[in-house]
Amino acid sequence: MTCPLREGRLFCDLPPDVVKSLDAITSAATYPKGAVLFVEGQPARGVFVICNGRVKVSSSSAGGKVMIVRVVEAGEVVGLPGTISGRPYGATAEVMEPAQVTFIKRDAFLQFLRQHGEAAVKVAQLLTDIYEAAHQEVRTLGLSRSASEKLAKFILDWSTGHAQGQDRLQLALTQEEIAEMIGVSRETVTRVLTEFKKKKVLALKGATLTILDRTALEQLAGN
Amino acid sequence: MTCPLREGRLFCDLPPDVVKSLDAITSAATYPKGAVLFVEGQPARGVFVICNGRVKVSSSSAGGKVMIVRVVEAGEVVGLPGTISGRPYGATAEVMEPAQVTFIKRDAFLQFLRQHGEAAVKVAQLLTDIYEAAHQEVRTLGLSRSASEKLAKFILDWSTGHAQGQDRLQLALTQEEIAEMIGVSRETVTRVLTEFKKKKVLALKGATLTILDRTALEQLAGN
DNA sequence: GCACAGATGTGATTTGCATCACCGCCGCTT
DNA sequence: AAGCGGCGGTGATGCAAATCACATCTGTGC
Repeated sequence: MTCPLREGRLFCDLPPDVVKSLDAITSAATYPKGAVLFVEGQPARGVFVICNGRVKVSSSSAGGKVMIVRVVEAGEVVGLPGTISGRPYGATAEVMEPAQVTFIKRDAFLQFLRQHGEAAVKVAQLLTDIYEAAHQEVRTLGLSRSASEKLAKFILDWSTGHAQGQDRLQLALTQEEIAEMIGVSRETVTRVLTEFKKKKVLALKGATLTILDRTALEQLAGN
Repeated sequence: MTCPLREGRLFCDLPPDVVKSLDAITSAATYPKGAVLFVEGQPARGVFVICNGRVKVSSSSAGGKVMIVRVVEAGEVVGLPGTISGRPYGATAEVMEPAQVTFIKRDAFLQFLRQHGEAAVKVAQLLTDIYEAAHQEVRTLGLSRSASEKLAKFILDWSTGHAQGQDRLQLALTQEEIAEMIGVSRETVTRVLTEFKKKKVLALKGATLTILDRTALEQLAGN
């Protein structure tokens, strides 16, 4: 058994005996880039805890359009809503960077939660995290008047959580992926990004983005 | 104390003693149309259980744009994510039709959940319901190529849950509200709706909408 | 039955962005 | 070093939908 459960990111603030009985129902595995943990519409088998690496959660339409819902990093979970509700997974989870993942089977997990109120409350908190991410996405998609506004909002969101010092951040996403996250075309991302660079709002060097003028960016985001 | 808790919609499938101790921490009230249960950004005081009436949950931008996130009806809850996470409410809840509401204070609620694993699991399920609604909204907003597609998706969604017989449904929303739910302008809703009527896909009489050609509607929704 | 507010319907105009169609660049592999 | 594939940058074009600006229509209270 490995990582988050023990290393303290996730359920570690629970009583030791509870952690121990959780350990008993988990199993670990490593997945290569491109591996698919589960597919939208598939019956929910259980929940995946990401130990390291990165996983993208996306949803797609019949017309082939793809929308990235969120990018999951070490210490977070995927597949939780489906596991709790018993309905099929609502999205597809694909490994972006080689990932070590702990899996917990649905039955055992629910059983475990019923027995440990503390853990169930913790899980409820994880669910709210996921919900709030979705809600944020709704706001970005629905309340923006323009593509620049969406992108500005996105960068500000991303910056809380990927900070490397005050205003430097690793974005580690292709422009295509950014486009799929904010619901615009890839070309538009390019254009708006160069526009921001021209305006000295931000600088971009490889995968590192630096916010040069946070106030201006917030202005652009309409907040 | 009243309604859902007792009448069986919500926590009633829990052991009787658990329901009893839940009763002890609730308080009921009635709100008129237009009343605001809480406002976006306000610290979360607790959770509201809607006994009857309808409440709309919305989020707005600085620019005055408003987005309706969901419409809550009897037996559902509002303010749950904020109550669980401890972060401020992420949206505003406003009464659309006079509503009888039961309120549960945050502290007592969390305390209660920790003691009753069963109830906590139930709450986790309610959270997934809310999450799935948000996820559906993301799909509608992000994966549609056109306004007609959005509206068609919306009507199909709405029809599961407001059915009055196979293909009749109460929509009980103004076109303005529909517009705010799917992220298009009010005029566009009017136009697309009349277009659908022309094509004999649906009929509209007062607040009752009848789906005349479900297959065509699904086609339009791109599924 | 009148008046008024809110909801709905419609046209004309403008515009932001998707889309298409490229090119150059960098990092791989062979 | 040559060739290839994924990514990023850019121009030209078309169109769907926002916006503006009204004209009904509906119901509700007086």
